[in-house]
Amino acid sequence: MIENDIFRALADPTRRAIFEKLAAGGMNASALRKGMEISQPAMSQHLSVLRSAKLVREERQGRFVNYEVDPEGLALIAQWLAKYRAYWPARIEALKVLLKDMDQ
Amino acid sequence: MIENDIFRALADPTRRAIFEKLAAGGMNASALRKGMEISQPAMSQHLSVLRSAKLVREERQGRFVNYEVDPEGLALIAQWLAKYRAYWPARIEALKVLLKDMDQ
DNA sequence: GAATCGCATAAGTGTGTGCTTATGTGTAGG
DNA sequence: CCTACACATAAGCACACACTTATGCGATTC
Repeated sequence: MIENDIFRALADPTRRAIFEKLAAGGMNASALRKGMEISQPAMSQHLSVLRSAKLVREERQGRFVNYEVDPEGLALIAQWLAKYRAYWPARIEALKVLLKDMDQ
Repeated sequence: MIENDIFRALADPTRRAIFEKLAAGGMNASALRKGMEISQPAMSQHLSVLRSAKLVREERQGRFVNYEVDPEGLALIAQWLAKYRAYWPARIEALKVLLKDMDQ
């Protein structure tokens, strides 16, 4: 179940940090490691987990592999979240900002 | 960090099932167990995790404890998701539905 | 007030997870 | 070619996690 992969992938703070970094712009695995105190195999493993969760996708470029955010994973989270919209009115004020951002 | 608690809480399929059940209407821990093949301590532990993630809140009623969805956790997920809205246009069609639901 | 009920907590156990070191695979360059 | 490079994979290990059984605790009921 992909839903499980997504939440499990995001459960790790290091992986969320990697994802956040990629959200600022695609880059390869080595560039991702800079300023992150993480070994090369660990980064590779994290990227593998993010990839199978559809949160990230790869694009081979010579001997580099460029990674970027995959919108599919984000959309799946949004869908999951939408199931519970019945409880959002209680927080509707805080979400008005989000609504406007999304509507642009 | 609460963000970590939330994603870690949702990483477990049993906990997501409990949350989904509560989303259909608040109930106590015993009622939640029905049709779920889960021991009483396990349920109690899962509810404890969901509680500290602000996904669920409790309300004592005599010797029962009524649980219900806490909108705060959902709102925090929405906020996290909003950070990556830049990648949503690629999936905007699928999200139009969500937008309309939220706008009601 | 003793027994029962609803739930929480403690302690122990098997499995999963994230890391490490070591090695493999494919590409680029001299 | 042969070396260096970017990355993936394998194997092993320490720790976290979800479960179990046992017990505690407050509220109800008789």
